[in-house]
Amino acid sequence: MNSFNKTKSVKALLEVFYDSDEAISAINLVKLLKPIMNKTTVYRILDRLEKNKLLHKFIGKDGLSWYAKIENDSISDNSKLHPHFQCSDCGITKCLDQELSVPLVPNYKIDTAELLLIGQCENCLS
Amino acid sequence: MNSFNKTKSVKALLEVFYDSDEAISAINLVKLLKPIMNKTTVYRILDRLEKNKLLHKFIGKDGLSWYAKIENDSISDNSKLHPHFQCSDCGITKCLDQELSVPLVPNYKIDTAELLLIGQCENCLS
DNA sequence: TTTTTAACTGCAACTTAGTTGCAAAAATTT
DNA sequence: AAATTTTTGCAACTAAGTTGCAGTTAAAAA
Repeated sequence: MNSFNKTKSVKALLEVFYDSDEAISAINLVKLLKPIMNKTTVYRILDRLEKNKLLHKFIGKDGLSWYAKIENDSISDNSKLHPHFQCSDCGITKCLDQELSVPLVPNYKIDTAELLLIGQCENCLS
Repeated sequence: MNSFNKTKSVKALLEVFYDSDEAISAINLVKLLKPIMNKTTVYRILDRLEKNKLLHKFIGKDGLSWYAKIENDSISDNSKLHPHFQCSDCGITKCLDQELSVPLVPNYKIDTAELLLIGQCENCLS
């Protein structure tokens, strides 16, 4: 399908995501993949995967980059407009299912919206 | 009222905000105030002003810190839950008036929410 | 299959937002 | 005035992310 997803590095990176359903920060990916690839490579592959809509990127509460896979079960790529959740205790970060309704702003054209919810996850509550 | 807002530095910093209604990035504040105060001081005052609810902080689409004043015309400090808008053309960043409704997430406790809208402002559209 | 070209990767060095430690200076308290 | 607390400047640091370049791998053309 896409040429880039044939290389070993890309496969290794994608595997990290297909192991879990959570979002992963770029720095964490760099750490995880350090034994098999360079930090620069990680960032470059992330860029490509984002452009090719296999991953989507968002900014966490701390200003760091996070990535999560795009499920393309539904129609093409408009599955991207959903909220993200970040647990202030354990740091777990994930995409939430619910559709995000973008508020209309008079005289402005809104292209995209990012909703970040911060709180405590199931685990940390109990 | 608060002890910190008496110093020259704090006054100078707040003046930047009370000149305009827009949000200002930390780096821009550092630039603007460079003639009269140190970068470290800017960051420290920003922290204090945030803790004391005179300014609020949010993260822009680029992962940078932005600050905007908190209007305390209304009741205390719960005026903070509003969307932020960032123009992808000119970079202008501001708080929007509309109240932000925090979606409920089953089994999660949501403490706070950040909605960032990205698009084009009035000016850049015409 | 060989040659040519294009895409990918590693490394080191860089950029930049933000932080930290410490000492000096102000401002407050006693 | 003396003692204590708070604020500030400076320089050095940290860490996320980027860039340039050379080497390697893969794909396309011959």
